Amino acid sequence: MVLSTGKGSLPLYLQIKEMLVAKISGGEWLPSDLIPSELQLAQELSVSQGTVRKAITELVENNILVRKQGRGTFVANHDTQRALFHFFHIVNDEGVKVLPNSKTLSCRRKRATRLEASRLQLESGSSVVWIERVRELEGNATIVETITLPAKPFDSLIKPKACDLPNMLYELYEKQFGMTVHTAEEKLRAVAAPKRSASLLNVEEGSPLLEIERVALALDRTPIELRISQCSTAQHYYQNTVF
Amino acid sequence: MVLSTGKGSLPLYLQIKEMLVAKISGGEWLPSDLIPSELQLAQELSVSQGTVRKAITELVENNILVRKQGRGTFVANHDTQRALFHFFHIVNDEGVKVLPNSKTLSCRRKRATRLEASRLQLESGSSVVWIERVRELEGNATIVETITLPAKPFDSLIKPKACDLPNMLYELYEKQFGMTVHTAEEKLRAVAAPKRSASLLNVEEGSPLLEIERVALALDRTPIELRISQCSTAQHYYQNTVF
DNA sequence: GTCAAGTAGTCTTATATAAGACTTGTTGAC
DNA sequence: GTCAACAAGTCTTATATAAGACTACTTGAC
Repeated sequence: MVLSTGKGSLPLYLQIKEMLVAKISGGEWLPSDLIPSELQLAQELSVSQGTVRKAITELVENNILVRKQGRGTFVANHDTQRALFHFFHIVNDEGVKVLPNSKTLSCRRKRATRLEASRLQLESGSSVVWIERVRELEGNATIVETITLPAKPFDSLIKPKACDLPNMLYELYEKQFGMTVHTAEEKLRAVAAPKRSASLLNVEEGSPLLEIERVALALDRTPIELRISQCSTAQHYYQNTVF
Repeated sequence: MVLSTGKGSLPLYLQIKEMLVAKISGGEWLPSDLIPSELQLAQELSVSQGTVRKAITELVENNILVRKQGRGTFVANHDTQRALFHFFHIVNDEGVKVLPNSKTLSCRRKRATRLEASRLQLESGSSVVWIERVRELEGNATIVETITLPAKPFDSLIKPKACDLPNMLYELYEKQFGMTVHTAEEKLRAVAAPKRSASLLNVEEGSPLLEIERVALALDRTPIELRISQCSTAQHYYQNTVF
């Protein structure tokens, strides 16, 4: 790769940043891989270490890379900790995040509804993988989730052997399918509990539930997953901090 | 101020950062003030411009300072734009943020409930200012808000002349009382509409509403305001993007 | 001879400084 | 009024030094 240093061109560090993103996005560097050292990259690109450093710093701030002093810089990966820390917002009344456990009720192929197709940027009626599960928090069924995934890479999730899906799906998407969730866009509404959710959560039909519609996106903003969570907020709430 | 450069001491740029925060937090520099240039600060502190720059950069990332190339660095202020951009999460079904307008229903002094006192870190039963208002979005009454403020600085909001409060209160707190909202901690739940909210929002009693309990904090994490918003999510939703 | 503790070397990121380029607003000649 | 030169600020890049982490080797006790 050659960096352009002309008049109207982007600053070097931004060009380097784009190059690094491309390597990750294109699959050349995989999650938890060690990337070349700052000095090494600097020499390859004929710039100074500080310039590479500035590019890397911005990617670290975006949770794309992780630095470890004395060890090197790594492509960020989705361990349970990160999933819980960044992507899980339900806490108990004391404000403490609790690891949910999940019971999968269904996992099958179906045709996408208009909403599902639209959110996943698929043709209406495309084949998708559809999962329904209930999540317990501190022993109480609290969340009903329906998850929709494009059939294309995720087809193999449907196994004859019943759905033994792990609790934290983002880790699975990353390790098994090479799809890393980088961003999620959430839409929250209050809804009246439909019959099925009410019975699964042991609440009355029509009682208020917090509905979270979440689209998970890859680094290049490809939609990976649509997830609709209906949460009973009797014992828990959704926490958000705004800066 | 003297920076310590000894063995176990913080890096210079962090010491400088703390010093800058202290100036703002302590009221020496006010919102929208121009602060001394990087070079000026560097000379005063006998460090290089780059070191000051690193401290300022982190504060810019925290929305505490704002840089304008060729002009200088300013203390961030709460204009309508920022309030809308950072602190307002309700969008219409097309995902567009709309400026709400507000009708104040009540604005009076009262004694804090246990919840209010706890959230504002006051003694239970302290005197507080209490505001109730309805906000319209695109012509429809959508949000009922109750706002609780410590009587100490905000007493003068209660005027004989009816409550002619502006739409964007954070700007008012900043300009009139010198209290700048820097962070907000929100707790979201789904609740059944109580009678009063239902009638104000033209929905049925008991229908689901999205309730947002928000505590607004100053830079030094002093609680400034408790706000409880009940939103009808028929035509709108709460939007959040997670990284 | 074996093993464990220490130690030097090397590779990494972290911090600090300096210099020139770019941007914006102002001032003064015309 | 217009425009060019200037002044003051941030932005970008480069370089040097410090500090943390791992490896491999040495050394000494047993």
